[in-house]
Amino acid sequence: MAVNYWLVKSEPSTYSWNQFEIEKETVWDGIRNFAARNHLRAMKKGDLCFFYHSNEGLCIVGIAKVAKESFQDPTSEDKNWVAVGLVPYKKLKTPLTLQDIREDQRLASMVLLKNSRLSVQPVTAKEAAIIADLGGVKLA
DNA sequence: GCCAACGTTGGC
DNA sequence: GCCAACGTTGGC
Repeated sequence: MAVNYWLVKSEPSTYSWNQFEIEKETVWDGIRNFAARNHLRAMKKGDLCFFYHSNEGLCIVGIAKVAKESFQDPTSEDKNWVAVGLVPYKKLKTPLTLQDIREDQRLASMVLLKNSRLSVQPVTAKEAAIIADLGGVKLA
């Protein structure tokens, strides 16, 4: 079964990659956007999520792995909102900045550039391979 | 801190 | 069901 790739965003002042590495796992909750929610629901155990720092840093810093598929968001009473469990997978040797992404023709159609406000987005296998390559890590 | 872009809400 | 108003996000 093929692995799917995603991109999740977090403001480092709220939750940074460093904190994630220290905690070794996290519940990706608080998503209140239908499109993002649908992506969370589609995540399968073992899928990989690029971890992007928004507002500060503006770069992809690492890759997380889906450890727990979607369940009701513990921060909401409404069972329509879901969260997933993530664990750190790999930290990029070279963080990939938004500018780097913009400048690479092969990444021009990334959702990050098209719809910068979507907090959980799909990434194609091709894009994932390019990001990993530029970041100096192997996906597998 | 500002502002543009987008999603959501609510009046009609 | 449309669309204006509003709130939020995120880059600069």
